[in-house]
Amino acid sequence: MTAPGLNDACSTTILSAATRPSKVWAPHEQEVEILAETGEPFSCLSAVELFADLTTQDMAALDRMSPPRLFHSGELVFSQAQPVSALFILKAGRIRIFRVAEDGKTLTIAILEPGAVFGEMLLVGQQMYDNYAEAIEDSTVCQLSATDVEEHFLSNPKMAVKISRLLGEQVARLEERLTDMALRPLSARTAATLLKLAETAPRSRFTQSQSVKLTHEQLAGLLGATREATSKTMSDFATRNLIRQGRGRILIEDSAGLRRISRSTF
Amino acid sequence: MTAPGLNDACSTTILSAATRPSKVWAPHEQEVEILAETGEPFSCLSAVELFADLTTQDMAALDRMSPPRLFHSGELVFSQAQPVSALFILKAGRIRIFRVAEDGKTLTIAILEPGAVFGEMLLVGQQMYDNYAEAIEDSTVCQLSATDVEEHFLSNPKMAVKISRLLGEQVARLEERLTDMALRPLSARTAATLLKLAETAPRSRFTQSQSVKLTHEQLAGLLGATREATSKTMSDFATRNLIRQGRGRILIEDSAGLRRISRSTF
DNA sequence: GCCGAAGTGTGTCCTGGATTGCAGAACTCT
DNA sequence: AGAGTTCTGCAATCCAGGACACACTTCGGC
Repeated sequence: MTAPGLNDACSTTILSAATRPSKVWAPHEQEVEILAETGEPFSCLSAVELFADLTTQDMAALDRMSPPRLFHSGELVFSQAQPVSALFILKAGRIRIFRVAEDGKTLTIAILEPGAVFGEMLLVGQQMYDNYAEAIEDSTVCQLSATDVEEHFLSNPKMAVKISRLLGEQVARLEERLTDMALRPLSARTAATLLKLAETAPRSRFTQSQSVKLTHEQLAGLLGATREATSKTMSDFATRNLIRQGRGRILIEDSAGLRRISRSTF
Repeated sequence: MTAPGLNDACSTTILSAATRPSKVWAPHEQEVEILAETGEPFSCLSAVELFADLTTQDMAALDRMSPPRLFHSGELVFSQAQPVSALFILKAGRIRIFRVAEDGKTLTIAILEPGAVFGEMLLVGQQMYDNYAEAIEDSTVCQLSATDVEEHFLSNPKMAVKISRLLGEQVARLEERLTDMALRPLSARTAATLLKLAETAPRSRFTQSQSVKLTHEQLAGLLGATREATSKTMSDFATRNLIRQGRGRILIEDSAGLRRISRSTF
């Protein structure tokens, strides 16, 4: 959706991102630069913290084994049909990890930015694991097969520790989110989520206010709420000057205010 | 409150659990036997899967370093005030892990049965971690200090893998619970939770129906709902003959029926 | 430019649970 | 055996958010 057809990243045909018409919306252009930047390193692994301890040989070997692949917006990276049989590295674009209920409603578990590693459950032997992963932008992803992974990871003790740490953080985040879900009203959850997203998100150099690139619908998925309810709280925030909105974008104007709301009960 | 003044824990006086009067309620007496049984091995570590790979020397060493301590019902095992600085092993009794919101409402993260290991976040370097642990029965707990743990664990690569697996399972469970919370009505969550508890819980040899030893209030804490709402769905289940109730106990009569409900949308 | 799709603003109605406030039943302790 | 606690059952009321149903706007493609 952002870049029409031309997002192949790991391959050679990197069409100049700069040829696109610049956005009008506001004095922001982070994404252009992000694409340019992540197009650079040919290795899928370098710069991913998890792999930092690999020997350069291992790294090279793995790199050769992990052909980058392009998924475009809307495509499923994995699902029940193609259960997680590999470790994925998101190189460019954005991926949404989600779960589905019988009635078709979905909850977004996470929205991944470039550099993220996913499918880690594989590493841990979890087999049946009903998460889905969908590209929400055209994305390039490298994947390591299960066997590759076993060879290079489970042997390396440092790796195991790192993975533990990774999972530990995830546990902490999930527990927090669970209690938020259980005992906080939508407004608070929304504020909290926005703040958290802003932290993670690509930081714009051109403004001091953080921006989050998400539609109300996507945000709703993350909040476990309806699009409508989310829209309503967002407009509320906007009129209170806590945020500013642009189609598919949210600018955080007053993070202190949001933090206050995120802690309140109603 | 259950056992008045006798909480000396680290000392040797472990009063015989068998002296207590047997319960009347129903043809069940699991708990008496559980206590008798777990009273036996003086080692805190044996029989805990996580430690299976330790050398016998290591095991013995750790064992010496981890004096069992008694907490009685209602006591906090750890909290913000005494942040998690150790790894705990629950030897007997039951512990509730929970989180608190500003307004005092709490969500129960887990209810642990004997044999469970908790405080694992320590292993992973998570420092600030605002979970509380409270004994909901008189419980004996062994603890390993942070330094002990580091010495004997982080060195051992097999351990790291095991810990990863442990955390991985936890992640999976949490994600599931999160989506349940987000998009399933109370009735479904209740049914699902009951089933899950029944699996974990000590299995009675005297009846085929599984029993869960929990008050409505405790269950509510786990569900993120009020006691009243939980009570209501429970009575509903009871009249539908899915369960039978006894003060502080729930008997699962028709797990198939519950499973059906747990999957339904309303 | 024009058109369709995607993203957003609102309004109404309706329901699942939270809240509050008791009351009776089952245990526990002394 | 009596007294205080703990657990469970109800009923009345309230309200945040879900379900629908549109209108409007912005964007990207042709």
